[in-house]
Amino acid sequence: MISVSSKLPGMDSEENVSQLADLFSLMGDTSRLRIILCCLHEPISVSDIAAQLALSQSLVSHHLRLLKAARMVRSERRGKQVFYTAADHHVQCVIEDMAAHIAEPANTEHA
Amino acid sequence: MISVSSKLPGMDSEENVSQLADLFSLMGDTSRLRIILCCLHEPISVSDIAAQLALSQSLVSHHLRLLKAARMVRSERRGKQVFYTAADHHVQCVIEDMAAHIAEPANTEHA
DNA sequence: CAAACATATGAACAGATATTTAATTGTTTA
DNA sequence: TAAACAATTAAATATCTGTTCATATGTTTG
Repeated sequence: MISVSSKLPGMDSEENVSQLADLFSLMGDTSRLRIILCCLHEPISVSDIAAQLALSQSLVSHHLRLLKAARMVRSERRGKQVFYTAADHHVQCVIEDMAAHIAEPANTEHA
Repeated sequence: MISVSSKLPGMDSEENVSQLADLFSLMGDTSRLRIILCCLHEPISVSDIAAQLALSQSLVSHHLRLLKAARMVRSERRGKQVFYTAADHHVQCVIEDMAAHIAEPANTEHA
């Protein structure tokens, strides 16, 4: 577990913050976030993602490469096709937490 | 609670995904993420953030405006200074979840 | 082996955005 | 009220990045 507290020096080094930011940045694009959502529940092929999201195969592949490099998705080849899955449950947790933030009423004192 | 499952139609509408992506995008910038980290534990003034992170006051203010618009931080004026705090605990949760993802060993099957 | 299918990669373009500089607004105090 | 301090805002620039188009790699099947 990587501590997030800026009170623990050594943790939250330049490098850790950069890593975190890179991951958030990946999820910060609508297409990529949709792709991640597609991969949450079960393995899905590149072409199916593309069809489902109405994005070009090329674009989906580009995005998947980034997501895979960040270990947010895993790939598994089955014949001609390659299936992708969300890498671990943390990915889903992050999304759910952020959704909870959106759902949070506007004027809450330190909810 | 906003469902994240793409199996629940209506939820995960275009709009919800966009909202999520916008928030992640905000956290996807190193400067902004550092600023958020500064605001996690206790209220801190703009100038203190700027000093602590070695960023210009102007830049910090720009970022804070975006973060505030997204309700990720709150502002409170005390005399000449304006203090900012992270808006709710979800912000911290999201960061911790993502940090956990980084800490996750590379080759885990559906951890 | 060639053709067809599925995915990946590279280069180029267009639009977005983080940062800087300069000027402005707001608050206190002398 | 003027001067000093703190924060915000606006405009401009330079960088980054999402997307497209074209091409290449890999896999199956005739």
